[in-house]
Amino acid sequence: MKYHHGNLKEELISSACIICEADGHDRMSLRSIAKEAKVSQTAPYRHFKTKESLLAEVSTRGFTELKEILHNASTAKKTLSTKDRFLEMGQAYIEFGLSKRNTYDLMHSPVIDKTQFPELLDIAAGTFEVLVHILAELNPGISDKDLDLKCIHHWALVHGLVGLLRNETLDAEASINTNAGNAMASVRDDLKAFLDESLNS
Amino acid sequence: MKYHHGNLKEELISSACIICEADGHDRMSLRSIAKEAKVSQTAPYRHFKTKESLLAEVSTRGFTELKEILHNASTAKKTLSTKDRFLEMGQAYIEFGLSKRNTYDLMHSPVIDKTQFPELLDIAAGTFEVLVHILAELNPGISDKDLDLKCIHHWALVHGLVGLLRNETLDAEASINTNAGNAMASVRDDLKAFLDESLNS
DNA sequence: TAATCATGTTAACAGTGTCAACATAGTATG
DNA sequence: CATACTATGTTGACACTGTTAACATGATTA
Repeated sequence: MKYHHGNLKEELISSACIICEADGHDRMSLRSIAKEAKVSQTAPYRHFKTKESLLAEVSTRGFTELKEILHNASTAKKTLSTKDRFLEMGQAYIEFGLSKRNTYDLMHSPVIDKTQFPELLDIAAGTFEVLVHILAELNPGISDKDLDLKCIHHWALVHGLVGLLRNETLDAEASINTNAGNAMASVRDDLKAFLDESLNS
Repeated sequence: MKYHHGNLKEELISSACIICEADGHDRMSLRSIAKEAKVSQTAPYRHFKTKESLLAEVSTRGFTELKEILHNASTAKKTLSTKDRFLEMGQAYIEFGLSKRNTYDLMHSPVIDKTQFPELLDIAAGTFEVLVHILAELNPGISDKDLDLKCIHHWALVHGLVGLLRNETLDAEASINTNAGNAMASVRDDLKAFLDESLNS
């Protein structure tokens, strides 16, 4: 058993990513992931100043993955129209929010003060950029201000939609008001149609 | 000094509300609020099975307040058109999300498993109802399904907007892409105009 | 008056993030 | 090559957390 691990930092981060997604960031302890890496409780402190900074790393990876997913969705299927690629993007965003639920929560959690982690701030802002680009393509000649207003509108919509789609509230609602439950299910079933509708209307 | 406090449960809840909003729910400890009430560390356990259930109470009060605010916004100024009252509501929702920031976070935080707190589930679903009612008034003859789809759309928009309006991301963005920062500021400055636009377009 | 029950207390447990002091080993410098 | 330095590990400790068990008090009710 060698004294120095050799690849501890990377192993801690990827462990943290897995545990965060599996259990939620609030159930992750530095001590448990240190134990998993067969290392003492305080070893992580040689690589991360605080627990928050490890979480910031996890969040950064989440944004990196999301950005890549969005970029792929908006460029992959070249035969599609710009508008359809935009819809693919919206769908991809929402699917990320639903499938990587706990990671998505961490990325938007106030436990991480993003202003203290410039790299995280950059990648999060970069994610916004992907949306800006395709909307610019979709609305030729639009003013910069209107473009940004459109971005804000659409980002708010998908981000809010993720929140609503997983909200237990509406499942309860479904038992009171079956319509709302049904409507939610129909949004879930055909995300693209819903996004399309909200793009036109 | 009497042995029995007399009004402990209520005092704990209102303390918790204050601390949650001031420091964020993750920085609130049962022990500290017990101390504040000049009571032993374990006294709260006579009134709340777990910390989570106290937080659920705080969340419930948040939804109660929000529901009241929305209801007032949609009924107070009777001279306004239905549409304008709808816009008032959207503005009120967003202002609540911005001013009661930490409480708003708690209300949407996954640390509380809403399914275990029926009362919380009810009031949260009831908040949705307020939106359903005014949208029904605004769209006479609309089908139930389309009504609910509209609700989802608008709730997602304002909920997402709250997230974006306080996101440090866009402040960082502002330094890279001044337009986005300006656009965000303009949304903030004239919320109603933005909501109006997004209602029509 | 006596028994019951809601509501307090103290003591303790296992777990947490974090720090200070010390140990080891690989790297750079004389 | 020896020596100092630096990066990276360990142990031990502190103050704090949620939570439980066992006991104390006092109000309510039989």
